Amino acid sequence: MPDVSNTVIADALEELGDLYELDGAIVHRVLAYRRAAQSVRESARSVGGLAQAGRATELAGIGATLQEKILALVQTGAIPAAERLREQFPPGLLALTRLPGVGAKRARLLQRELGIDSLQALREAALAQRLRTVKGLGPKFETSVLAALDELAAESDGEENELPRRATRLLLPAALELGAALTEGLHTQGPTDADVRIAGSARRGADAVKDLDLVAVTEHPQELTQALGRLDEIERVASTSVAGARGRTHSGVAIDLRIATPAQLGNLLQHFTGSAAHNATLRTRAVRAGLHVSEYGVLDDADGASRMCATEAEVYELLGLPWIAPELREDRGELEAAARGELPRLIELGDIRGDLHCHTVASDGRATIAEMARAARDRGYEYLAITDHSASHGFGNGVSPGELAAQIERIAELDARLEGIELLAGSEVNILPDGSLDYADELLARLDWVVASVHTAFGMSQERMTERMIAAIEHPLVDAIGHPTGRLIQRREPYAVDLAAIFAAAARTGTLLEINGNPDRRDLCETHARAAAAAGARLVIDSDAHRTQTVANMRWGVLTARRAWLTPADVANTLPWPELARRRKRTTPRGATPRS
DNA sequence: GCCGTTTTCGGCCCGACTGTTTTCAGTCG
Repeated sequence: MPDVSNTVIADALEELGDLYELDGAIVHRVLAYRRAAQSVRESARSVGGLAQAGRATELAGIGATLQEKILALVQTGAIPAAERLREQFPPGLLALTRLPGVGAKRARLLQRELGIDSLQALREAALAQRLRTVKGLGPKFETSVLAALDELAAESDGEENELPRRATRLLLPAALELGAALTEGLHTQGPTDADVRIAGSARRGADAVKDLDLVAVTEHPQELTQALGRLDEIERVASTSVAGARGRTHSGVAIDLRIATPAQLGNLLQHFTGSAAHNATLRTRAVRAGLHVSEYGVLDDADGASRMCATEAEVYELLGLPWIAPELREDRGELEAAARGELPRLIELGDIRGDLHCHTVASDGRATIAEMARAARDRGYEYLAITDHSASHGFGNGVSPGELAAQIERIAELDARLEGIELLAGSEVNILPDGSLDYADELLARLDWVVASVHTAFGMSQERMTERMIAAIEHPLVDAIGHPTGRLIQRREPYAVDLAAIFAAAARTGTLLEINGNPDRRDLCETHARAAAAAGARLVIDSDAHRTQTVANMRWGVLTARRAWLTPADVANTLPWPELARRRKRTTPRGATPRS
């Protein structure tokens, strides 16, 4: 039976939802497909495997019908309904719906009335002024369609792709940096009473954001939207009203600024922090209690009064809930947990006592051991493990066995001289394709800390990759597995590996799994990290810093951990080094790995 | 198509903006 990855299943369900939408299905049915696709994409278990066992319905949003369709996809390579609909609605028609201002209904209308089923045909019809002959469409629609087509062509280097690639998102650090610049600009150039905050997925700490949502309260909304247009970063402001403005930066990032009165800051922040799914579930719960939540207030059916909230906590309190951290607001059970009073005490950056993965000039880093040590000490850490790449890293920047022995001496010398931080000798050792490590055990045994990572041969089969990684997990001297899936956000998919088996092996052996804080990685990702902890594995959050500045990347790893619902007890490097050292599996009797 | 402290059937959040309309449909977040 061929492996069908969760990504492939999720894409198929999303496509099927799109096709049903073109077919005129009610919106709830279409949304059901999109929710199911999301659920599959986020699952750490193999959904194909679950479907074969008849258990895909264990996932949220998957019922008997979708279990059957996923099974068909796994067993035959296709979903019959999708095959049928694809003949009716060619890919070019789906491409139309990716244009701003064109949804499923208009795409279908264009196909039915004018026979348009591609971007090319749409452009020709718009130029010939034929779109306006359709009832409900007019000259302005033609203009906006041509503008959208031009923009698309410019973005894809002049090629009019039938299926435009998804616009690239902004990685979180860049999004927050842009958000900080814009809020500061609005505070200096806008009305003096303005209070501007970052909302949306950037506030939730997502890996990457599609656009930047800002919320503001002021008694002078016009002055604020005018100030937005004057900011250096802003290329244009498309539409403005007292409720806000929309624009884009010179770098092409869409900016959504929403404005209300100071008494409504809580409602506004809550609404525009999202996620859409969190809000939808929140509001459905509220309706059952006779309450209607919007960005302007909470309307109570009982007295017809709308209550404004200056803080988010007041919004949640009106619904009988404690405040929920933005990182949790993804509709992954947080509302149910809040209602039961069982929200986790999320880990914070201040809980981290040390960093167990960084590089120096000995391999591909840019700073010396002493410089990295001072940077870690300045951040208030109690310990730092120096973990340069092992011998076979390649590019001539690996550390040979002889060099590692010398490095251990250097680290010991510096540790003896340096006050305020404990330096640990470590290595990020390669997991070779056969699952072995590229230092001898005698050398590894001299190290305080060993991170084992996959850096080569990403393309092997899931079965072999799983065996390879489990071999490393079972190695008695491996303390942690670095960036366990190898993904690079928006650039490289995770390699094929059976994560459930990895988590089980890590839990069984007491091997830690890393949340790598490099903002391009954040690996494990939030849903995988959560599943790992649920499977009984413990985690470690590392910066993987290659220079002194990126020691601060711990921040992104902590955000991922928070989005994974992790508490300090789930994360090993919240412990002081002596206690963590005692808990390394090499110093712990088999099967007695303690969980805090 | 999913789901259940109203329910195994009948619901399934809330509002803004745009362009086309004389009151609304479609799209978007």
